[in-house]
Amino acid sequence: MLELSYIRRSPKEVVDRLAVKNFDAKSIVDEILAMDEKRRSTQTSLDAILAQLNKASKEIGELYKSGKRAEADELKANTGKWKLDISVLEEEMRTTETELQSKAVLLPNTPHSSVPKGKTPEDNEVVHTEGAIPELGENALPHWELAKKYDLIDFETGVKITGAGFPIYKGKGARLQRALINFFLDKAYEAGYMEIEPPILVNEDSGFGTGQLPDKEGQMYFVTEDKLYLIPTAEVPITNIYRDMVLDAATLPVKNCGYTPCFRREAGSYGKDVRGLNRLHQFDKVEIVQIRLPEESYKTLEEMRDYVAGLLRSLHLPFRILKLCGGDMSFASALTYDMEVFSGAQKRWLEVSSVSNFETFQSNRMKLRFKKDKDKPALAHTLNGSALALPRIVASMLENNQDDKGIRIPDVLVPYTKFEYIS
RNA sequence: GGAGAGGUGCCUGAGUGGCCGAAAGGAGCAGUUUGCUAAACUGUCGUACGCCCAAAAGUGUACCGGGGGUUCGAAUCCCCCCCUCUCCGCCA
Repeated sequence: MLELSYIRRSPKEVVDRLAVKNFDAKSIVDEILAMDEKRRSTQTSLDAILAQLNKASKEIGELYKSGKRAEADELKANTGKWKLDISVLEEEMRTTETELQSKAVLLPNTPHSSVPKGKTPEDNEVVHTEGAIPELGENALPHWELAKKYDLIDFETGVKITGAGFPIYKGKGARLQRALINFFLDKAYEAGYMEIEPPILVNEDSGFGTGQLPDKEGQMYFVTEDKLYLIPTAEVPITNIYRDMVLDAATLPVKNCGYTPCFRREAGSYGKDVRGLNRLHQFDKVEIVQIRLPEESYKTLEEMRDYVAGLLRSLHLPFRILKLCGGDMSFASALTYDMEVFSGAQKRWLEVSSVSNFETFQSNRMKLRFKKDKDKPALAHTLNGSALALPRIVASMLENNQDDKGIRIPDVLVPYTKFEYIS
């Protein structure tokens, strides 16, 4: 959620910036300004009457104490009318605030000034490409064929016990998953992130805090009995740890990482996008999260991007980094880098990570603040990134590293898998 | 799931209708003293929104788990909800 003070101070800038996200904010911003105006004038009137009532109450108390009943009763006679006015103004206050809030949450985060204009993924800016595109022979198999051939992943049985998009990893397939998770967590630890094992069900407040609710309600699995959501990413619980907190600036930065399964309903997806491991309802991911002082968040974003690039490099996967255009960015993000690996047999780029700076968009929703010395508490900046999401890493690894006899495991993973080759 | 107890400021904890934004202690911060460590003493020590203002200061309102109610007046009384703890039951 954008800060109201920002909208009030620079309404035109908000509208102009949101245009980069192809979002026409003009009418909403105007409504917000009008309601904000109304809210303040209502509060001024309300506070005045409340002050009057408080003063009278105090006097009544004192009059009673000194036995002046008649005078007290006289004062009391006025309060009825005031209380009527109060209830009217309070109601007005409530509805205005509710409307203001409901409008404010409709506005996406304003993109950073460097975000390229654009509507579709085609308009994303490729900022870096690295690694050789593998030359696979005619016989190269897509990963879902390889997974079947070497008995690594069983999609059909997953359908039987749950449904499409819930694969079963078996044998070396399962061990490869575990190896990747441990590898990613160890690397994050080396980079100074503290490991968190969070709940994978979260409440509504948490969903709101990081921006999944109310915007992406339909994306999450919901447990109606307990009103809990299955997390679509570890970002939700790990960031919400700090909801409603004022952190001492000295404790920043917060650098957390965590592995969790992630659950996404992905309603409406179809075709080649959902083939094999390309898009799943449940998948494994290691996430990195940082909470930073505002002045350092963009430097941090670059660091996180480079950190993820280093992971891909160490796995010898050809990858590219995209700076997302306004139209392809998420609702909550101010600047996002996507990392894509090349999947040799499918001959396409697959997104494996998304690294974003949310500035104060999430912290404003969460009331996540920091306090520096005697300064007033201020909203912190939050950032996060996948480091990494497993399925598409596995997909490209299987495809790119295949030969006639099997699949080679990257060196860095061998200490984790305890095998070098799948055959 | 059943029974009971409880949720107060950074922490401990007092407060059962007005003198309570809230005692006291601790932590923190600033200062005084002491040769260092430490101690002692003094002061300071919430947040949000509004008004005023260049700003600071000032000032009004709200907040004692959340929501509603009674009352001129609620941390305190009543109702609903949430959460924590203890015991019992169940269970990895």
